[in-house]
Amino acid sequence: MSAHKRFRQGQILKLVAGQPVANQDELRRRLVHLGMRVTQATLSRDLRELRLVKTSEGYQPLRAAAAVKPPVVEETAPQHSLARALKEFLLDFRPAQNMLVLKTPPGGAQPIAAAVDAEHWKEVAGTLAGDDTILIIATSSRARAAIQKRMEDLLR
Amino acid sequence: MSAHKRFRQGQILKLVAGQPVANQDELRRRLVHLGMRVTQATLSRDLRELRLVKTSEGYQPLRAAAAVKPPVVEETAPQHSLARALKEFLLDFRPAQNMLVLKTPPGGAQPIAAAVDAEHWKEVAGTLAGDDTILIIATSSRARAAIQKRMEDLLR
DNA sequence: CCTGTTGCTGTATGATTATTCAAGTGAGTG
DNA sequence: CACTCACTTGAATAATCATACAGCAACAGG
Repeated sequence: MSAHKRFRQGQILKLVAGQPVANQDELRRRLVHLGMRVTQATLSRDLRELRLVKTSEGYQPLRAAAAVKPPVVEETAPQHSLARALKEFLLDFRPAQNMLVLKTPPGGAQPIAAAVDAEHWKEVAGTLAGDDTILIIATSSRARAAIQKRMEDLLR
Repeated sequence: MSAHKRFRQGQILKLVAGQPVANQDELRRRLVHLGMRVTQATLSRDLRELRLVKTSEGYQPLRAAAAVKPPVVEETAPQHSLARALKEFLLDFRPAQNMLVLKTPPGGAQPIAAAVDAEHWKEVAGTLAGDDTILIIATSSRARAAIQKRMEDLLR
């Protein structure tokens, strides 16, 4: 699956989750506004791959967003779940003002993000994880530094 | 609703619950075998009334939630889409410099992000949404405060 | 018995979606 | 490089679905 196609399908999910989209041509026009120019034929294929079905209230996922939702990570960790996740997956670490960008091997982002969330650190405003990158948003640069230090300690 | 029509719709439900039915014409042919002769146009109407949607595996009922949806008779003033999305999904709210991190239940992030995008607020540089977290990036901390205020107002 | 109203349906046709075919692209291989 | 293979896409077209309109039946009120 090309990055281009993956991105387009992500935009489609976002669009149909918001205002109802009446048909594929309307969807096509909305994508044009986002700078993506594809034909109705491609959208027909995308919608089938995304398992979106047409209803009188727009396109909807057939069975509870199963195809949309990222895999849920089991929370079996007894104690230092984050420490283990970091040791297992963390490749790189980049501070950026009040943010921290973490790199992992493919598939490693969700486990680390889940572990960070589970810590409920007050300095963490939130996390966003894709496949191999995690963005941790701290409440301030100072808070980011504190988080960073704590994670470095966990890696020892 | 005539008894005739009610009976036919009952047969339709039974048919589609069994073997998958590819399209309305196939459904029409199966009804002929049961002694009911109607046209494709009537089936189009029946399927909509029964809230069956077409999938690659035949016609299926849409999940219960959608079936309970209020009848579209009333055409009331559409409440602000963002306001609706926020009231329905928003769990938490965290400012972080020029960013705003929103938390939702699983699956709630995309609808809110879409609604925020639709506002086209000039203070919003962009949004990023995962499954239960949205990151709104504002053009400045001041802009973030303005956005935050506006969203808080919408929640009233 | 009229007359108006409502619900259901078929016909014809317009609107929407799916598919066929060919071309382009990029990864992997010898 | 030359080749193959898998994947993606657009154009054209086929297939499918939705709807405007009109007819008909049932029914209610006068």
